[in-house]
Amino acid sequence: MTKSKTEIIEKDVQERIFNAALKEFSIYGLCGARIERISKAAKINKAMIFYYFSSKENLYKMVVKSVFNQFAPGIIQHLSTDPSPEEFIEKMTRHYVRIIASKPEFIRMIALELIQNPENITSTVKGVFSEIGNNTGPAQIKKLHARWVSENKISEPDPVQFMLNIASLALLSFIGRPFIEALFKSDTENITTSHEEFMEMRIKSVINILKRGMLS
Amino acid sequence: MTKSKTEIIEKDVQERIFNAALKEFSIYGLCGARIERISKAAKINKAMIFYYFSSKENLYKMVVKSVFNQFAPGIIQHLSTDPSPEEFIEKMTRHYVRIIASKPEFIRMIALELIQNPENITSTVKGVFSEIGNNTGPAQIKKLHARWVSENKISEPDPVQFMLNIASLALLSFIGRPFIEALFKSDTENITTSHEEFMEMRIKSVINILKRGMLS
Amino acid sequence: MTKSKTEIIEKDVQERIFNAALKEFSIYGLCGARIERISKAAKINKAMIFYYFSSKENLYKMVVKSVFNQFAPGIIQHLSTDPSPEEFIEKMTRHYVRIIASKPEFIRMIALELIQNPENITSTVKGVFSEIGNNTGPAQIKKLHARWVSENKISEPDPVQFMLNIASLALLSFIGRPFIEALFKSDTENITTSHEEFMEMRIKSVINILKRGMLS
Amino acid sequence: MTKSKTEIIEKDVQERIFNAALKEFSIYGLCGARIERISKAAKINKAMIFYYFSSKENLYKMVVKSVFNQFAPGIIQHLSTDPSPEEFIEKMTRHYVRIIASKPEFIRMIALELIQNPENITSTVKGVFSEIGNNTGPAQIKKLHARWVSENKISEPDPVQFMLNIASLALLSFIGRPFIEALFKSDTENITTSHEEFMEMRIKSVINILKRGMLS
DNA sequence: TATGAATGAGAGTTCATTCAT
DNA sequence: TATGAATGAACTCTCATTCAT
Repeated sequence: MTKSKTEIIEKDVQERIFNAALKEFSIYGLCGARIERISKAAKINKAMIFYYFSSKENLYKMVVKSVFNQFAPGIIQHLSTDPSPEEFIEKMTRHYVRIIASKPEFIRMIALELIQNPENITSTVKGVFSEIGNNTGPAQIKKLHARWVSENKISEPDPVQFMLNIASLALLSFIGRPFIEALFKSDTENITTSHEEFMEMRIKSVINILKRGMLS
Repeated sequence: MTKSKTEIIEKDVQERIFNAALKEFSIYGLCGARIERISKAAKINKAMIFYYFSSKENLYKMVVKSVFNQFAPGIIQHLSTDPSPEEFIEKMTRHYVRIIASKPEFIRMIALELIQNPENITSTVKGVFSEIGNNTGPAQIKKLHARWVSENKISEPDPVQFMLNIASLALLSFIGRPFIEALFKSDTENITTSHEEFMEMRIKSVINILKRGMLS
Repeated sequence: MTKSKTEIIEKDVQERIFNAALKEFSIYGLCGARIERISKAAKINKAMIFYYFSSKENLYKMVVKSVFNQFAPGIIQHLSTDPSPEEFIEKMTRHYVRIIASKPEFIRMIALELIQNPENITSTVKGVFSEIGNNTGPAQIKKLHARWVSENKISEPDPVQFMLNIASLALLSFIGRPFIEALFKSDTENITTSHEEFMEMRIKSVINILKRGMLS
Repeated sequence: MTKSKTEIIEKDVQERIFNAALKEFSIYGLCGARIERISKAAKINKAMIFYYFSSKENLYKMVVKSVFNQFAPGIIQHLSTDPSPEEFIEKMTRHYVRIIASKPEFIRMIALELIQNPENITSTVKGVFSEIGNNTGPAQIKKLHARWVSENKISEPDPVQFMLNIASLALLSFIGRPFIEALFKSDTENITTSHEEFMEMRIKSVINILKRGMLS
């Protein structure tokens, strides 16, 4: 049996709100975002947002949660293969750069949340992995990293610095892109690199620097 | 002769507003920031903010400009020594990590501006270097980088990727810190690393990965 | 079918705002008018004014426009009958004095606009007649006046002075009323003439002076 | 002995404030006027206005009083000659049109006061003539008018209408000028009549219509 | 579900006025 | 006298949220 028309529309509305909210929050943050703009982008009445999500803050929280949730499955899957550090670096980089490049809202959202609500991060992270299992994700990485260090496969002994290097190069670098390009692209060459091109260059550069820089 | 009392106080007020504004904007962004909070933090009457800075937006712009201006002198100075890539990486990393670590507001401010007003970056960057000289900064780096590549001293042929790697690791990584720490620090070990310690570890790690990862 | 309740109420609110605004602006002008007072007089929430009229200035402009629009139809109608100068003077005077006397806000509004924004008058006047037709109103009067002059029916050769005499006596005189009355009414005779009485006396006096003074 | 420098400057300052205030109030009215603008126009510090005039409202009152005072001496003088109605009309018209034309601020000020504070008019008028003598001005005109009526020299039996006709044509008409000109001057003929020219045309027209229209 | 109207708590900003020097 | 800084009340306008239908 197919869904009734109303149900379809209903789902559609919620999704439209959600997507519009993601865009809005990823640019303006919680405080700066405007319900009015979200409702117009979603082509629905302002009141519907409260009907479906009860408050601006709640909508924001759900968007944040959803964004962070996009990142867990990738890690889990990669970890289950018991990868070598080379494989880990390669797969993680490819996977995450692609996600970030495909949805620029994601990294903006994450960065904003890290800047504006760092105190929420712990519970957000917990929420992300608690749904999958207690000893997954972070715990596994920690173990793997410790083993790699003990096996002398990698040079960075601190797992925090280790992961920070990966995350900075693969994810956060996208925030810095406009700045670096503004530095180097003169007015005449306004032929900015396409998203696709940039993504491939980025993957290559990150994998290269990470492998050569962190593997023993 | 010493400055008159009024002069001192006056400057003091402007400075207090400025510092309070930096803090406020670096957390909440332009839209989310509240003049009320800034005025309270600066211990002055709300109206004084408009007396000295005419509008919230103008105050924000001046704060952004000032933040970006903190970064130009360092680059310029380092470049004037015609450094080898090793020196460049070492000095730049040490210099900028220290700035960022000393004033967490700086990187938050920069990231917020990059996320929320990427279209302003070009003019901001221009403003920063135009006050010092036309062929300084970016142009010099580009030349140096090209020479290093031609002399086979470094492996990354694209200056954008080259600088993005440095900036991500040395600057943007600080945004990611709470996230990575949330991943790895369990509730029991709430003995977070001190700022000093973290800074030194970060410098070491970044210099290490950059040198090994990017030098030929 | 009658209008739905909402429609009626909605229109009612806009109208109430409009009337309250007319009163307020006609006394205090744009700068001196207070949204607070308008909202209280209209018995609505302050925010509704912005909901319907977006800004104080816009509300003011619409009120001005509406006031000036009250005057066009009368002229147009009178002109279409190809009147003699006697008829013109009589009908115009009766018509406009009655309008002004019935709504003292009108002439105050017009005078304020003429005093405070004389640079807007041209566009306002254009707006008034452009909705009706290009060669109506002023153009017709000019033609008529020229014919009357050539036929030696009136003595004032300049259409500007001709109309200024009519407008001053029939319209602007109402602004001067309190002054002249203050001059002549002593404290003991605070039995001020009623609006009705004054209006009739005014019509008589104006028609008399205009006919005798301007017809050849 | 000449005045000391300070005294001269002081008087100069008060005068500058006064002139600037007249201009400002005559355009914006009491509420709309800005102390800031007045102080800038007078090239003095804002606080000096309060030093000399204690409050905005007081300054306004003094400006109003001064404006109305400009008009009393003319009337008094003319009346002392026991004029015929012709003389009265001619002299009054010439005298007042010239005043108004030379200082457009005067009529704007008067009109604004009449529109915005009609309740003050009585006391203002009293103030104007009380300084000269109790039975002067209004009382004299009333007597003269009554005599002229009884001698069958003029047709308008009501002194209020009589004076209103004169005042409207000679004074208030200047407020209507921009409107009537906007009606008749097409875009092409932007050669507006000069102040001088207009004044002379106005005097001629007013005297003509008043004499023919009101004398028996 | 869906909508336009309504609300009230602030937000940024202005401004007359006062203060300190 | 003269000034720039400071103040607090008030103003326009915004916005999340709720109401009535």
